[in-house]
Amino acid sequence: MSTDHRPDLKPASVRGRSRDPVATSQALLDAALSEFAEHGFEGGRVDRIAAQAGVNKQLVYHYFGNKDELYRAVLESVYRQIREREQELHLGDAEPEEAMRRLVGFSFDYLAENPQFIALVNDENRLAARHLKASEQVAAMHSPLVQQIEQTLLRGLKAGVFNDRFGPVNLYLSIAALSFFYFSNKNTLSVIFDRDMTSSAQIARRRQHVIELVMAALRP
Amino acid sequence: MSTDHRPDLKPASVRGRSRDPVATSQALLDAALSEFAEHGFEGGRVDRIAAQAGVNKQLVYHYFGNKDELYRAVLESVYRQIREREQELHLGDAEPEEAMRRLVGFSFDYLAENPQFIALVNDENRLAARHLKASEQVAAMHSPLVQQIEQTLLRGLKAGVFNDRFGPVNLYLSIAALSFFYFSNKNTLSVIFDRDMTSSAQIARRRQHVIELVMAALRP
Amino acid sequence: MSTDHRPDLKPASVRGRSRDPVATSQALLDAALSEFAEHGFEGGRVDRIAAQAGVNKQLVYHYFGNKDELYRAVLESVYRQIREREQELHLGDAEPEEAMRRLVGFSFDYLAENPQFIALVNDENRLAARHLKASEQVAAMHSPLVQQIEQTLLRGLKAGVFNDRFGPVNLYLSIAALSFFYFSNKNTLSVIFDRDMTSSAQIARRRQHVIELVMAALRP
Amino acid sequence: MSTDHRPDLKPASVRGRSRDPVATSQALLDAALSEFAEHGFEGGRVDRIAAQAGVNKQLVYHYFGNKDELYRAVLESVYRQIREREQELHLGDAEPEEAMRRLVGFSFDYLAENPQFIALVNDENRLAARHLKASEQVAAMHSPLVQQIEQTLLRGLKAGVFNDRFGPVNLYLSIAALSFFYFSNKNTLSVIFDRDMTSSAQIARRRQHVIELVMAALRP
DNA sequence: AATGAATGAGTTTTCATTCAT
DNA sequence: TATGAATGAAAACTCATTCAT
Repeated sequence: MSTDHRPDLKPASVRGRSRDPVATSQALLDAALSEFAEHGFEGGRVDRIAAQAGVNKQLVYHYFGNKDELYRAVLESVYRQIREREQELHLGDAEPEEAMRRLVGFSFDYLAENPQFIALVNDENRLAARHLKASEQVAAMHSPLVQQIEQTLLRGLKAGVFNDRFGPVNLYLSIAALSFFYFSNKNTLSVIFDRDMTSSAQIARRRQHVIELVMAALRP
Repeated sequence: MSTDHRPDLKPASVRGRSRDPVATSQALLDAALSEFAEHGFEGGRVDRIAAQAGVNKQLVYHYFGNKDELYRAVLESVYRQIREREQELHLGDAEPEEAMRRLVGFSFDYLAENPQFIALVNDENRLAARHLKASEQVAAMHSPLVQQIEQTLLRGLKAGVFNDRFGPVNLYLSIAALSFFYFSNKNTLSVIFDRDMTSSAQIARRRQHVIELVMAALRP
Repeated sequence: MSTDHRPDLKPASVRGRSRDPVATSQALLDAALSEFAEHGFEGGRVDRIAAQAGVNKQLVYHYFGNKDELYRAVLESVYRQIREREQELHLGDAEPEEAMRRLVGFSFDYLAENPQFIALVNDENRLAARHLKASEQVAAMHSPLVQQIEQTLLRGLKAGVFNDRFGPVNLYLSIAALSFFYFSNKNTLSVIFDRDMTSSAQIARRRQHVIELVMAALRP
Repeated sequence: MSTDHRPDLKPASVRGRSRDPVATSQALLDAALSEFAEHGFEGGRVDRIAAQAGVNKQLVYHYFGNKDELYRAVLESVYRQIREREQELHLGDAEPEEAMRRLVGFSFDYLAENPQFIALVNDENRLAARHLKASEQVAAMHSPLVQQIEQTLLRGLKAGVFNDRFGPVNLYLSIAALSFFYFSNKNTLSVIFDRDMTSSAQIARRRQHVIELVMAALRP
């Protein structure tokens, strides 16, 4: 009533929040990624996501339906991103040993640089992967690494530089584990070992160790 | 059902719990462990903890001060328990290789049997280890495994069955990682690889792989 | 399901509805009738009305101004319809007793077949008839039944088959009441009397009773 | 934190809202009755109920679980009240005709004086009697009037003052209908007939008519 | 005429915590 | 030690309405 004629002098591009659906929903997705990575799904606040995206809270529901589906969209986006990066490793171009070093190094570096991915994956595990299960996209996004590992192992075996003890899936899990665990648990490990696991020196040492360990295990 | 919430009108003498402080606070601790493991710190509900312990909600505050301190008490108890179990491994009794197998197997089995420990540790990491930092006890509970690994490595080196590539802390982290990651991420991995990582067959295969991998890496 | 809410990206030329104002506003009116009858004015959702009409929500405001005026339009339409039906009873054609039976029967049958009319009238009463008061149309739509009752009563009195105890307005109210109450309260009555008031057998018995009661009361 | 020591100088009896569970839950029930009668179940606001009762909103949930159960409690209380009042009619004490007049008069007067009962019953009918169905109490509260009507009819039949045309249940429904409809629809009727149905003169005339109609219909 | 984007105020419900006894 | 009553702040989600095109 009394606000019918409120004078709002901001230009439309600012007032109406750009009226650019793509930009708006992307802004929400970005904000949601930060929020959920920091606070988890349950701890994440729709209000804060909207505020950080600079849009009205209702738009979360307009674009994504509800908090769960927003979370799912975030998960899909981070999985899509890591899969894209994995595609870019052309391990076939290198000698088996070099290829394997590159792969382990990539795995380590990606997790070092993407703590949000780790946070989201951990959270999704606590939630029994219910958003992942609901996602048709992610289920279809098989990691190309398993195949690349398989081929690299085969090449290394033929070249006499690798043994044949380890299956590609388990080896993939181990490579992921050696890096993931370190970054995922850096806070408690720092307390328990009374040393800063986040220092670049420690990280560099860990990187070295992980690559060494895998290479040592693969030796014939 | 319909009247669950109605305040009950039984006299205090009937309602009153055991009035056994030790039992009461232990019941709260047990309930809190389940609750926080299942829902995390933020998702954990004081009401449910009190209800499951069968005591009044206020007693949580009476015995533990607040939700944070209760959580800290839970953390302390689970760390104390794993440290106690670790003490029971007498690795010095066995040959280096057997000792190392036993150690890796123990680490795997303990995590397989204690999913609540994993859940709590993950949650505490999300919370930047703030409860752990506040705990004087846990900080003092260094894992005895590091020393045992160190000694075992040394014995193995002397016996010519191990190499000297890996420091005890990093090796400890790797052993933990190979098991922890598998159980911690079993839900998302099951979806992504479209196979049930919780089946006893998969677990047995993983256990075998982890031990093999470590032993292979340690070979001279 | 999962992507229901996502804004659709079809070009306007495809999305665009009929662009037939009459059809569009009639579709809205029909949808609003169902919605308000089922959920009441406050419970009725503009979104659902637009969705069910298959048109954009904004058109509600374009054609009707706001929710209140839409509701008023619905009320006007249902009152118009019942008045039209009442006009079609030509009670003067029949003997007084037969005319009265026909009238009571019509009243019963109309309410039996138009539960939405009952729902709307009840709702409007809760709202203190504010939409009806705002309607110039409905105020002018006097029921022709009162006059027809008056004339039938007079003919019956002259013919010696009716008494002169009851005024036409009160008799009209009573005839309406005997049927309206039954259908309006069928849900609670079914629970309280533990019998299904909506079964055709019960309805038939009630119809018989209502006619009998009125005829008995009118006997000289 | 900063509010730990807020000085609150009101006496406990005022501040702590009396800490009298019976009084508190009764205050909530009274407030809920008014609120739901005025706005219906969906339109009724938990906030307003708590405010009017002068208690914290959460106590609604503490005492009643949720809005639905609070509504059910209100329904149970109004049905209990009317059943109690009905019990107090000792129709056996009077001659059949006098007894029937008294009964019809009571029914009329009760509804005249309890518009909230009418509002709640109408609302519950819109909701398909779902709260009533959920109530074990109300289902068991059969109106004693049906039996009293049956006995009065029988006595009147024997005394030669009543006919035997009408069954007790249908007659009960008709008696209720003649009064209920008038009060339930007073707002729309006032507009349509352009006369104030709520004036005491109109009400008195209606009362007279209802009794007359029933008595006329019962005449042999 | 018609659309989808955007908004602000509000709605039920939840929760950790404190109070009074 | 133990209880149930009570609180204030916030959470997800909804809704009638308006804006920009």
